[in-house]
Amino acid sequence: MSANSRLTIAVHALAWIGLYSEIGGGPATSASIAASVRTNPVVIRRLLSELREAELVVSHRGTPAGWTLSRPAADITLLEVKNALGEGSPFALHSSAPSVNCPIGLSIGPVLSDIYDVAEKAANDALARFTIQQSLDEMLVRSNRTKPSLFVNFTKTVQKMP
Amino acid sequence: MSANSRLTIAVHALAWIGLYSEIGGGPATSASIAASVRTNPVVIRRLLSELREAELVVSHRGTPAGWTLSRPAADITLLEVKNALGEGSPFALHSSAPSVNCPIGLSIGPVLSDIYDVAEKAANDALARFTIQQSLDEMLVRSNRTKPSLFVNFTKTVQKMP
DNA sequence: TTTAATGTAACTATAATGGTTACATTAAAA
DNA sequence: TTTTAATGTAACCATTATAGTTACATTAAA
Repeated sequence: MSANSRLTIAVHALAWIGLYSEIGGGPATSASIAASVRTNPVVIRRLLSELREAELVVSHRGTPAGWTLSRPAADITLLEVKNALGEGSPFALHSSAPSVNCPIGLSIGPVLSDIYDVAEKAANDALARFTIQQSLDEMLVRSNRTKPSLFVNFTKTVQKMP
Repeated sequence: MSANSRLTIAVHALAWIGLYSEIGGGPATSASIAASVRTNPVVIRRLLSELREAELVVSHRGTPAGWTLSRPAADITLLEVKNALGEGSPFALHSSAPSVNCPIGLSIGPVLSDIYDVAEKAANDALARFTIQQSLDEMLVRSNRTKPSLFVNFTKTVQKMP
């Protein structure tokens, strides 16, 4: 594991919670989400706890426990999800400060920081144009709406799991 | 060290080579660049060898050895530098495939891939608007053009180093 | 009281970044 | 032809982020 798939897993989890709620399933458990993502439930709980701090989801304990969206899926943008995860710029400055005895070393930080801000803002603006609901709808279109039973079957299978 | 500062180091090196050539210094050595970046010369050589494969720089062996730009600094964009480093999207899909028994797991890959492409293209378009020369000029402005001796002094200091 | 989930600590594995040493190779200049 | 000062590159090591896993305390409705 190396590249940053945290946003992907978070969107996967939110779409799953949204769809599960759409079919009247109530709070979605980390185990059922993990079965779809094919990872460990703790990985899902850790990620969702970050989204809970940003008030994108609510966790429920006791019975029935699980996770629900705080807001309609149509009101949650991918940018909000990315921000909730605390993902910063993909471009970092020097890990240790360059030489201040060189005019380049002295000023490259602020200059590149400004440029990176422009690039990151452009990417953020793009992510802000997509919502969880749009992503979910597109997923369902691509996995063929003519098989509406697929998700229901999946949730039944999950519930039988050890 | 963790975040990705490879683009930053590469821009630093290219700006340094460009400025050194501007003052008639000839090929810049990895040792002098490393002194400005404050890292090990091998780190610079490794990065520059990737830029050489993309034909952004030329390395010279023998005497005098060092590095020069293949093209004017005004013709090298930050996007070309990023591409030369093989930096992909900051957003990765799942590290292992999700469940194909779930409509979300089945289709989330292509959907997010399309969205990530839009966001990455927006960031790339922004980086393509900045060149090494523009970055260098801005650095020199910020470190005060009224002290033109700073860089010359730095190169002299570097040459005295062990 | 039972039950089925979350909350969270602790440990491990893997990979990327980058720092370092060592040494072979190169090509101009003496 | 030898010297010299650099690049080219392999081989390590340290640090960090991601994420997989186990274990167990906590929660709250039934």
